[in-house]
Amino acid sequence: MTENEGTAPRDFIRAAIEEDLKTGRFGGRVHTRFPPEPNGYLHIGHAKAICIDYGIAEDYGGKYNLRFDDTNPAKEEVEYAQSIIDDIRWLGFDVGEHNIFYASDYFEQMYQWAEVLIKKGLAYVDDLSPDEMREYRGTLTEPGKNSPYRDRSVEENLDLFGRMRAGEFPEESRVLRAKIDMASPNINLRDPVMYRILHREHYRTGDKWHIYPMYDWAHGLEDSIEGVTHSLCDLGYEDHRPLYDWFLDALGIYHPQQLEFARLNVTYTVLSKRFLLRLVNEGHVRGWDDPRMPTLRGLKRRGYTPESIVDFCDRIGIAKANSVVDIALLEHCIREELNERAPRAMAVLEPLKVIITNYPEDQVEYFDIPNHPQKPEMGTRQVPFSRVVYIEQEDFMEKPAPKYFRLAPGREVRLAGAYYITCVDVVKDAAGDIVELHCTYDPESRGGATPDGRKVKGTIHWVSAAHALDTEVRMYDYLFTKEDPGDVPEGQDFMANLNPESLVIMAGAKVEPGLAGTKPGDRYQFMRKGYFCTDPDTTEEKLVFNLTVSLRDSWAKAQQQ
RNA sequence: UGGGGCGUGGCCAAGCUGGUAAGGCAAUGGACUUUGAAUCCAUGUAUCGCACGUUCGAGUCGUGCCGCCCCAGCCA
Repeated sequence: MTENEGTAPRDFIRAAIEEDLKTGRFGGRVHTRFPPEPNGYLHIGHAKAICIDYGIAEDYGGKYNLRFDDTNPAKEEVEYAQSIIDDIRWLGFDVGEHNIFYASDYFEQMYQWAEVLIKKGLAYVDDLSPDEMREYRGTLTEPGKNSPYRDRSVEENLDLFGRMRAGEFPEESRVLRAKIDMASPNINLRDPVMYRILHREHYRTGDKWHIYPMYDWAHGLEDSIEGVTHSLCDLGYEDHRPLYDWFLDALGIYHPQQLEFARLNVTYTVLSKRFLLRLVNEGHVRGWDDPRMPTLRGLKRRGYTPESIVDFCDRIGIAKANSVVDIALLEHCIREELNERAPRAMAVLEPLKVIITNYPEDQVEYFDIPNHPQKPEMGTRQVPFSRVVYIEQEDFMEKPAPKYFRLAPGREVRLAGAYYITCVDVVKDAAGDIVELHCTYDPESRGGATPDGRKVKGTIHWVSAAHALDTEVRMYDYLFTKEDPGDVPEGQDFMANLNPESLVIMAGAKVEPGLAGTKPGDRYQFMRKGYFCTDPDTTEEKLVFNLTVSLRDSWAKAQQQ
C-alpha cells in the first residue's frame, strides 16, 4: 500500500526510497531495522528513530526488524533487551519472534567472512598495543602510519586469527584489522579494528567466543544478512558510511543503503545515556521510570500515551540539520489527545474549606455532571454536594487582582455543576492566615444556572468535604531550569541546571469520590488544572496521581506579564 | 590548518527538474464558553547564513567566504 502515490515525499529519506522503488534497485522491497544495543532503556530520541525506521517500512508496505546489536558482552544484559521489546510494543509496533534478531546469532557467519577478507589480503592481525595503535593512527590533520604487522602472510593471519578465536591470547594483545588506508583523511578508514579479544561471558552466547566484532565491521553484515534495504541511522555515522560500503563491497555480498538523519534533541531535557544514568544513580530521580525522565517508561508513567508520542515523532519531521525541538510540541500532542479521551473529574489540589452557611446541615445532593463537555456519549456521573466543600486556594483572593473573576469577599461564582455561591465572610487564624470561607448559596441556581438568567463570570471546581477522597498529587515540572541544560558556567555540567522544584507533592489534595477504584494508568482531566494519571503507587488507602501536563492557563500567563 | 555534514520567520520544517517562500508548534487579538480549558475566526515578522556571479528571473545553479555540528574507543 504505497499511499504516497501522487504526493510529494514527506522527507528526504522517503524521497530516496521512492527513487529506489522507481528504479527497482532493491526489487521493489523496503526493509528497515531498529538496531539498539541492549545496554539501556529507550527514550524519546529512540522513539523518533523507531518511528522513522518502522513508520517508513509501514508506509511502503515493507518489513521492519528489531535487531539487538549485541556485539559487546561487557555492557549488555537480557533485562535491557526485554525492556526494549516491551517499550517498542507499547509504542504500538509489531515486534515478536518473526522479526526480532540478534547480531550474536551471526557471529559464526561474520567470522567466516573475516577469513574471506584475510584470504583476500584485506585484513590482518595486528599486535600493536592500544596505545601504540593510537600513535600509529595519526591525527585529524596528519596521516597515520602502517603497523609493522600489516604485511603478515595470509597463512600467519589465518593462524593467529584462529587462535584469537580459540582464546589463546590475552585481551588487548591483538586485534584483527581491515587493511584499507592509514593515510585516509577519513580516520574511520585508517585500518579499522574488526575484532577485539574479550574473555567475557556474553549474555546469549555464553563463553563460546573470545573475540567480538566491532560495530563498523558487524553492522553492514547484519543488515546484509537480514536483507535490509535502507539502513537508517543518525548523523554520527555519516563518515562511517564509506566503511560500511567498503566491507560489503570487499565481500561482494548484498549491499543495503545507509542513510543518516539528525537525532532528536528537546528543550529542557537531556537524552544522552550517560547523563540519564547519572540522574538515576545520583538519585535526582526515582528511577528509569520516574515521570520526569524522557525515557519511554518515564513518559508512560507520566501519563503520555504511545499515540501522542508517535504523533510527536510524525510532526517533528526528518532532516539532516541538528535541531532542538520545543518541548511545547510534545505537550501539545498529549494535550490534544487527552482532551479527546480523558474523562473530566474534579480535584482540589490545595484545599480551602468553604462552609455554605445557608445550606441544610445534613443534606446531601447528587449532581449529574458530564464526563466530557463536548462529548455527551462519554456519559455523566453523580457527584455529591453538601454544606462543606473544598475549593482551590488560588480560586479565592481576599483582595482580588484586576480582571480576577474567581471568588472574593462579596463576590458570586459558580461551583461547577452545582450552585452559585457568594462569599460573605473570611475566617482567619491567629496568624492571620485564611482558614475557611463562609458563603451563601442561591437555591435557585441549582445545576449551575439561574432562572433570572444572571451571569457569573467565574466557574470554579470543588469537592464535597464529607465525601472527598484524600489523595497525593505529584506535580511535575521540567528537570532542568534552562532550555539548554548544557548551558552552564565553565567547569560545571548540566547538574548545575537541575530544577529543584521538578517534583512538588500535593499531599493534602482532595478528589471527588467517583475516583475510588481508579487503576494505575487511568487518565483524567482534573478540571481547570490539567491531565493526570493514576500512579502505580496507588493503594487501597491512598490514591496517587501524576500530573501529565497542565491545561493551558492564560490567566497565569497574563499574571506573569 | 584533514575529512564529513548542516545553515529557510521564536522552535521544528516543506520547497521536484530556477519563476518570485507550505504546514505544525509557540506568540498575539477577538468570538464563544457551567473548565480563564477546548473550539472557532484573525494576525504578524523570513536580508531563504553572507558576498559576488550566471539568468529576463535564484531559497533553488556556480564561485568565494562566514558560522555551527560530528570524527583521532580494541563503544555503538
